[in-house]
Amino acid sequence: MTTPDLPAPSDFIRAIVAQDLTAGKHGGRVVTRFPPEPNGYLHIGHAKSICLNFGIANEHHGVCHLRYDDTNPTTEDPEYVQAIQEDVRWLGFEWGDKLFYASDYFEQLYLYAVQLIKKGKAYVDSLSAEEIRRYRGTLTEPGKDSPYRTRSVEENLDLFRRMRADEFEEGAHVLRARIDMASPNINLRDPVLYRILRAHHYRTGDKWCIYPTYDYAHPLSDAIEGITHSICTLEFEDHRPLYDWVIEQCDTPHRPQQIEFARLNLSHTVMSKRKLLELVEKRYVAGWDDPRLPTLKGLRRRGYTPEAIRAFCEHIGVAKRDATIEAALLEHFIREDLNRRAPRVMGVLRPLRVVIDNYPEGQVEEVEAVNNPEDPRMGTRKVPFSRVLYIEREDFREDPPKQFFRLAPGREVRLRYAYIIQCTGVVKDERTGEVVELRCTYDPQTRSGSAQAGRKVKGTLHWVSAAQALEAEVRLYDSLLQNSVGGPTDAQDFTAQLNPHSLERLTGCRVEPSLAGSSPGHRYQFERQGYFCVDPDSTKDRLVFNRTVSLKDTWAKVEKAQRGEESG
RNA sequence: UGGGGGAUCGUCUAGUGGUAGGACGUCAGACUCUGGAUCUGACUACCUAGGUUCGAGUCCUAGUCCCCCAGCCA
Repeated sequence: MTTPDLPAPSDFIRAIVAQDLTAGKHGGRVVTRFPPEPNGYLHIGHAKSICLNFGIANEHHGVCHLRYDDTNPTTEDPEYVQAIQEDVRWLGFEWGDKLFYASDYFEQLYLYAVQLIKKGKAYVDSLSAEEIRRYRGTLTEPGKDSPYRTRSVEENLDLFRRMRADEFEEGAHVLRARIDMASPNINLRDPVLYRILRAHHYRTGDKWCIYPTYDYAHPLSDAIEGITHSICTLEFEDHRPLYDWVIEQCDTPHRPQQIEFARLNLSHTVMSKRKLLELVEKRYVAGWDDPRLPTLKGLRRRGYTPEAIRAFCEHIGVAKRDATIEAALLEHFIREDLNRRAPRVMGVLRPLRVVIDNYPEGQVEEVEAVNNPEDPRMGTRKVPFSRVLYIEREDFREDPPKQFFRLAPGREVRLRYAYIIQCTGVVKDERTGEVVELRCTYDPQTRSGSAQAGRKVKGTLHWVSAAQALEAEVRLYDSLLQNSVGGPTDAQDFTAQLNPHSLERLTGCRVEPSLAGSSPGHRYQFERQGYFCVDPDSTKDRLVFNRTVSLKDTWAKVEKAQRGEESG
């Protein structure tokens, strides 16, 4: 985590904070907040905001509040409240006792509203929703005053009190700010401050039937908590005059400053709550923690580490221009992290049986394997080797193309940490012609670590000993969307862009016996393949792995280029 | 000719009048018992047009393009 006084990432928001500090603007305090609405799970876009808000606070020995923006009970759910806290903690941030809810301020907010009415700055409007929309005007035409705009303070007070007292139907009245129906900024055309919602609130129960809107509750919540810098995304930029209006008119003791930055867009995935919800509800994915989703829960299940996500968030920067980060950048950070930390292991995804004809039947020897060449402290382990093995089906070609350094009839390769073998025969299924087994011989002189082991071969393969191998299921993931799009303006039916091959389940995979008993959440590098994470679906008898990300695959590039030449 | 924002390598991002830098990516090579990692090298950018200036990505003028806003959502 960011340590105070170390050189921090620099961006325009941090520059503003630093300037404010120098100017003594908030008495030297820095208080930020992360204000999620509990109506969905957190995703990596939220992670950017979390890292920003908590990061800035930490850098200045300040605090960052976790505050739920729970002003709309019709869409919010306590399920999300719990999940959000878990996710923020998992990401590595602590809010101490600074856990708040906008609903904690409902009474204060109501009192402020009464003051606004008394000042003539708010009124009860009895137009229908549809009428309000029509009276609002358009982007190019000014709005018209509601006929109720001129109600007396007394009448407004009475009506507002009775709204609270549950005397009206939903939609009968709203409380609106009296600002300017002709403002070129539509947000200033008498925005709604309170609406009647006869909904049960998960925290305040049935105490309230009127609820404040975001535009009213948010600035006041910030002010009440003494937030100094209220950081939000760009779409709220033209709400800032309203934010400031509310603070000004309510004459709060603190004057927080709203600053906007560009939200995170990631290629090949979706980030909007609406779309994520749709994917979950319509069962395009298995749930909020589906490893294909950019939700924090999904990324965690996929095998992403909080460290990698934080490193990603720190490196993408903070600016005001719309940007879409390539998914490859996120992958870079998880590879970088896991390369350092993940123990190596051998696992065969699509097994091809290999019999070493000149290896003694029934013999098993143990070869020593390095757990992590990047970190000698992680030690070594023993891996059983015997006459019958499995190698990766794609590591054998009967008719090898150029540059194919792996096994083929007559060819030699090294088995990682073991012997050099030569392919002497190919056994095929008589009916299908499919290669079902390889016959090989080994060179006893070439065992890894032995004096004569120095002979060079072009390829090294991973393998498992058939008798000792554990059977496993492996889930391979590809991007959620086929195209890189995913921006906020793409087609309404984004589901047409879903990648039909985003999930591939492999059963009958074989992994080395050292993996026995590995528990969910453990991460490994399967040598030559990628990083894998034990899934909670694992049972005592059968491990399930999620592929977090593949290793970079130079051969795949070479082969693709070769194909391109052929067809071109 | 409504308002608010924004334009720098393929993608992000620095640069606030003085050599356009970094990361990812891509390509080429070295090394390698992971075609991983690592290490070299290369690649490609200031939206346009004028102007100010010894000097402009930065300042000025005029354009162009992109994003956001007409919820009793946030």
